[in-house]
Amino acid sequence: MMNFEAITIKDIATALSLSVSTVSKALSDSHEISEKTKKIVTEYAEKHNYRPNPIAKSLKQGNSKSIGIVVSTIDNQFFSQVINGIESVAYSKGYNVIITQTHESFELEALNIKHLTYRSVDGILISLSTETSDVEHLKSLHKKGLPIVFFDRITDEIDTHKVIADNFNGAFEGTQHLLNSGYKRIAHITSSPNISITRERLNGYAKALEQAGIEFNEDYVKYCMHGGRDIDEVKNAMNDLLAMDKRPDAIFTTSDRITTTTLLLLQKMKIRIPDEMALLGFSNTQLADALNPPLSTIYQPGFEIGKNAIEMLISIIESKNPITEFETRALPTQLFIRDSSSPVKKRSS
Amino acid sequence: MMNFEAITIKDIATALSLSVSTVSKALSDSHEISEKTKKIVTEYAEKHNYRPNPIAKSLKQGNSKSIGIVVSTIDNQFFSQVINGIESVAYSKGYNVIITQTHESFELEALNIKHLTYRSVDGILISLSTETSDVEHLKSLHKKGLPIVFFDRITDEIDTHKVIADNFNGAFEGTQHLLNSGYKRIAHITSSPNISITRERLNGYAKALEQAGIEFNEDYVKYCMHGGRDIDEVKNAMNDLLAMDKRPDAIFTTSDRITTTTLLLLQKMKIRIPDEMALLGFSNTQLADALNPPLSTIYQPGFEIGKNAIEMLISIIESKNPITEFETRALPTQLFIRDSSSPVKKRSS
DNA sequence: TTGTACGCGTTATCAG
DNA sequence: CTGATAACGCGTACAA
Repeated sequence: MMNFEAITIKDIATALSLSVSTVSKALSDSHEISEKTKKIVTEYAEKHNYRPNPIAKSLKQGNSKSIGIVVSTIDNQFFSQVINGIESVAYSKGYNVIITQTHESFELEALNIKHLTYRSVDGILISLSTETSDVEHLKSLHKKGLPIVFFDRITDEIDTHKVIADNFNGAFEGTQHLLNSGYKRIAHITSSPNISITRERLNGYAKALEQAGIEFNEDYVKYCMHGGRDIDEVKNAMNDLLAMDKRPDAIFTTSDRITTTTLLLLQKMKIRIPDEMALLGFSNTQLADALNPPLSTIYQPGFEIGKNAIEMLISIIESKNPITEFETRALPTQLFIRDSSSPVKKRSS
Repeated sequence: MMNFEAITIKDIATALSLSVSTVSKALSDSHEISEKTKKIVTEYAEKHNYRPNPIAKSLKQGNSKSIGIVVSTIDNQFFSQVINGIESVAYSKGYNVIITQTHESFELEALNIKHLTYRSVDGILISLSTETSDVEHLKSLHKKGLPIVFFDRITDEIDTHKVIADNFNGAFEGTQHLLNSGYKRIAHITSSPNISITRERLNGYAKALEQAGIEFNEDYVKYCMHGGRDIDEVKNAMNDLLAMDKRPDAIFTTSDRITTTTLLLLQKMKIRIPDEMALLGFSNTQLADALNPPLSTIYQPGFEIGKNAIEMLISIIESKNPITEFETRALPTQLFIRDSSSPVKKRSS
């Protein structure tokens, strides 16, 4: 039924005593081939399950119909949702997807990008690692014409399309919710300030405080340089916060991992949520559902981010004329409130 | 520094006034080339950052140095761990990895496999979908010589290497733990009986009951045909169980999703774990850590499964002589006990 | 309307 | 030791 040992155009040509080019043209429905021959050829091809060899095609056409993805880890709900979104579009447009992981290492990021270009991908979708502050390696590739779209963790040093969650608004609304619920001393445990999402979220948090007339307190902001992968980072942050004179009455966390780790620590310390300490975190896992009601969460539209990113990338790849206008899309997040006695509410920002 | 517009062997040849073949041989360190020319060529190549075009190489050598992966969803801790394991080996051996998802659909599975073969992968790593009972499409490919390694959800209709978690023992030990803790009426919420892991786990569960002299009760076993993706499936199972005359005092669940969903439902119903109802589940998420101590979990060695599977696949691909002996590896699971007052214990099965 | 010839970048074979 | 030539499968000028 299906063919592993594939047949080639040549096979069809000899079998039908035609020339290779005639067959090739017939298969691509060229107008310079008679309907009769077309029919014979396509029928034979169909019957013998002919598929053009994508490798030969690539070599000939100078493209590989494959695109590279660079994320920190796929072992992360947000990124796997993004990847689902990417694939949903990519496959339907005949593109292949190669996924690579940086594990938050700058070195691995550079290496992956190198490998992807050696594999001659037609374009790259990338979310920068926490360690990355220098984007020269990407800049030079971009200058040489490699289509790149950034998502989630972006840089403003390169002019191209970008897709992010609306982190500023998400953080703003989330913090505002805590403030409206009566919390005054809101701490913020976040990732490396290297990455854009950290800054965007910090700004949203600060803006909400400012608007409520509460002074921004540097000591309430704790950075986890490894994004919470290292449990001790979060533990230290927590200990610092709990030892403060003006101990916070709420914690706003970023990233799935920091959120779950903070939750775990609070539970281990037998600190009741949200009575003793409210918890609000960015999270894309079902965790929050399972734990209903202690913490509120901010959900990022991973799937949509992926879809938008790949669509933009393909439009760059396939556009004949160079693109001059680049767009940065910020997709709305969703706030799920679970720390009040009211039933779960759902708002979109 | 890095080159996107790659230079070719031809470029080197003309630049050094050598022939293409000489350069090619020099680069592959052939013994029929003088050390002097080798040095000149490699130095020039190095300096101009020459990389062989993998597409041309593939066309010539008839392989693609890429392997296909088929899983249900990457949005699943277990599978992303497997993929991490696969990648850790694949990239170091110069292989590329193409990940596809079935979303538990037979149709999508067949389609993905088709696409992978069209993309001329050198081999396939696959974990069957819950819907799959017919493996003819794989059988014919395997007969035609496509290297295949099964992992996790396997079939015994095809003779090749297979890698699984030791589901039988994992389920056996887990059930035994519940029995030893004094639970007598242990229910089992599991996935589709189509897939191997369901049967293996059911057997381990039944064996533990038998050994404890407890009769196997068909009514205590509930199947979720969609693997818990559909929350109503789990809800129905739970309702059935709770309505029974001899209501179970413990539930043994399989798969991350069923476990978390069951947990969620128990919490919503305000049923205390483990006092009113003990919960034991296969789980690879951090969920269990965060929820310490209500439920015990059985952890599957995803990373190792991935590593073993890809190593076997590469050995098939690269072996000159056809392989006659095929192996099925069952890697030990880990039981994490959290439903007793004793500190978290860790045993390996 | 069909066929011929060439090139994509690489390696392998054979000749010099 | 080095170079010319063919071939992998496909597409496309150009010729017939």
